[in-house]
Amino acid sequence: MSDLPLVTILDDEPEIRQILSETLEDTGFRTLSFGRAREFEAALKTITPDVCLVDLSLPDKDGLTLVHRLALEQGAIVIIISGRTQVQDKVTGLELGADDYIIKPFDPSEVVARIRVRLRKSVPQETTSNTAHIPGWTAHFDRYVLEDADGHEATFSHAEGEVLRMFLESPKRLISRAQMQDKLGGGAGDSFDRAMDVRISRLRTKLREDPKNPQLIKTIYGAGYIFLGDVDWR
Amino acid sequence: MSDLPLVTILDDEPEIRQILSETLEDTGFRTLSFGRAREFEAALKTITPDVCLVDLSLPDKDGLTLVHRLALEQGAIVIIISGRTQVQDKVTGLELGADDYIIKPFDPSEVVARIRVRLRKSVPQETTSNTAHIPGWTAHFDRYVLEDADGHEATFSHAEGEVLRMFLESPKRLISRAQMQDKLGGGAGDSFDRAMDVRISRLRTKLREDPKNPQLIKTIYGAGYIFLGDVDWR
DNA sequence: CGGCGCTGTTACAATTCGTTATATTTCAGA
DNA sequence: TCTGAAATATAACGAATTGTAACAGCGCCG
Repeated sequence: MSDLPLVTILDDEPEIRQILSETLEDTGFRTLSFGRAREFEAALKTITPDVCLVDLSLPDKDGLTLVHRLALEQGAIVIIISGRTQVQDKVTGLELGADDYIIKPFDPSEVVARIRVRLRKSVPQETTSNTAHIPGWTAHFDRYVLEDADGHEATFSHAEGEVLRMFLESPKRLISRAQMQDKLGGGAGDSFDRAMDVRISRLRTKLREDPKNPQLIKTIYGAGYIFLGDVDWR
Repeated sequence: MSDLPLVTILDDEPEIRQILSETLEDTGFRTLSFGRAREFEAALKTITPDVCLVDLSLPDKDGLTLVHRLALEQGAIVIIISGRTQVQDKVTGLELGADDYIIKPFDPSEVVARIRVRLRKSVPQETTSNTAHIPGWTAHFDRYVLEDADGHEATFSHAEGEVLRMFLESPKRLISRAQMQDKLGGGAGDSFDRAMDVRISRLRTKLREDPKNPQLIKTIYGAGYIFLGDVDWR
């Protein structure tokens, strides 16, 4: 498994996809190209791109909404590549969550440079620590201990820790079931789906979540889970 | 002491400094302008800007080295504003540590937008707003919660949230059924029309709309829906 | 061996959400 | 104004998804 950054390309023109993926792969990235928003969204259930290049003029979907969702739910780095040169287009694109806005025609090497800048800036939060603070709790992954606000401690198991860590490593982002199974090693069996539910259910119990109204781990029907609440790894 | 972000402007053309500082101060920033690199460097001993706008063609110093030092030593956010349009210039500028590269002539509002993006990203957790205030309610899209005027909370589902978000993103404008189907991903089936009705019906129930006289989501027979009521995304 | 904790599986309950069916509203034309 | 067809609202149903209690297999330690 390579650790090269993964860049997705979403553009309806094949030549654009071609030239981008070629340049990017020559300069040290993995790429995945899509011609339609729906294909891309389907793929998002199993992959987590580091950078998303998005053309705004898509045939099957409004690009701006997609950008907004990507930035918000996935927390991904989103770079708009568009033929629209109006300043207003740029401004709204950037305000909706895009990290950069490149107008066509573009030079591939500039795209590469701008991607590198974003990646360079986005790494400062490396998880070296083994302790995470979340609202109401402190999780000690080295000791498998959940600490109360009052200092009262409860332990969690290895399996529960895997799930919790996964949540705390990307808080406020949608995590699909596929991504979980991927990371938690389970085969894509029909029954393993249940195992994940159970893990999460047990975790929720330890976090004393109200089943009717969970505050930390929220379910998105048909999509996955999302961890709300700020995380501080220190 | 104000907590507005401080932006420094380094450019040898007075008109540029003028227009930038004016626009920025009108949109919520403090600014300091410099015409020469030496003045700027002297000032750096006493101030710590949040963002540095730097023109590359300076009379008394090589701009690129300055950029490099700023980015590296100060860890500041550096945006190059330059008349040089060559791709190579952009690439080296970005590689040397700049966060963005804007070519002259520029539109001030684009500069503002790009500054905002950088600031947004440099403060973790600070994304584009996810809560909207509407008459009688506050919608928290990150938590899937509708909050009463009395602070009483009710949750809404993902599907309901999609519809609500669509309304709140373009209030007081007609939204056709076709637009909805487009955004909500459903195929253009005859039966999917009904699904949308139902979503809206359920949403209206949660908003405690009077069926005979809805105050927020109004139906336009034969055309679509329209969200009345002011929306404040803050 | 026996107990204990961990974890996946099973079974069933609860929720979500599209679909179908039925009621209600709108509007054109008589 | 009246009538009927089209459009919309909503209640009811059901398939798919998710929650969780209970059980069973497993490894571990005394």
